[in-house]
Amino acid sequence: MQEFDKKYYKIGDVAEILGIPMSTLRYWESQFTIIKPRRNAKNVRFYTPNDIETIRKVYYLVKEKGLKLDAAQEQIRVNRDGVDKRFEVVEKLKVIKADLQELIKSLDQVRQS
Amino acid sequence: MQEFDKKYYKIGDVAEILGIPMSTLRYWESQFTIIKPRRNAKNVRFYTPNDIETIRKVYYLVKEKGLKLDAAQEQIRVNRDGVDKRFEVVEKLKVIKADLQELIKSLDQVRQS
DNA sequence: TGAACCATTACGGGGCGTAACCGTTA
DNA sequence: GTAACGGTTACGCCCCGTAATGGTTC
Repeated sequence: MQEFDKKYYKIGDVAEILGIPMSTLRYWESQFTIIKPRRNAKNVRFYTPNDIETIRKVYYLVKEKGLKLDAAQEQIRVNRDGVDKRFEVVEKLKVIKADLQELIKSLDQVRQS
Repeated sequence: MQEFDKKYYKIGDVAEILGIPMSTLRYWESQFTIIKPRRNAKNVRFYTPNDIETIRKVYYLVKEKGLKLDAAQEQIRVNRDGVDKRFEVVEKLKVIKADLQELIKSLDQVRQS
């Protein structure tokens, strides 16, 4: 969890940054539920860095891995679960490691007595 | 590594088993390098159980997950690597577990002396 | 006024079968 | 003869943009 980045990008900026036509960005937005940039009062899109990261993932899955749009969306959803599960396993292993270090400490005390 | 299964299936059998039209099986064979059933002297296809498993994976990836054909082929290749890596990690954890059980045994002996 | 945004629509290319056809073998 | 296999081809659907058009704001 880090400080919220206040910088916003308009669709032309995003198109240039990612090398994707504006028309494609609008089309993807119409097909994905996970791409939802904010709008200002004049209905102009404003993308956060986080939005751009999501679009970058979509680009990778669709253009480089050859997934269909809805398959890409599902993949992003599932992948988050995968990351979460891996995180849980790592957390459990950390607890085990701490327990073992406690055990070593105890053994040292036995050895010194 | 297990005994080679000598049973073979013809394309009509495979079509019925998997619920996939013969025409689709022939089309996939024309698009995939990983689907290569043997032929007899009369050019008739004979599928091994292993061939059928491969086709089942393709069906899952293409029909249920929405990957393009070449993306599915690549996924099957990559997935094998993923399985291998997971296998290695599990093997390492087994060794650690065995070491710890040895340790417990030693501690029991200390406690009894 | 021109540049950058908006929405909508119609069209086109490519991927993916599949129907249709004809030939061969058991 | 008919059922099950073979190959080839042409067609059609659907997905994925994208070009075109016209409108609004700065």
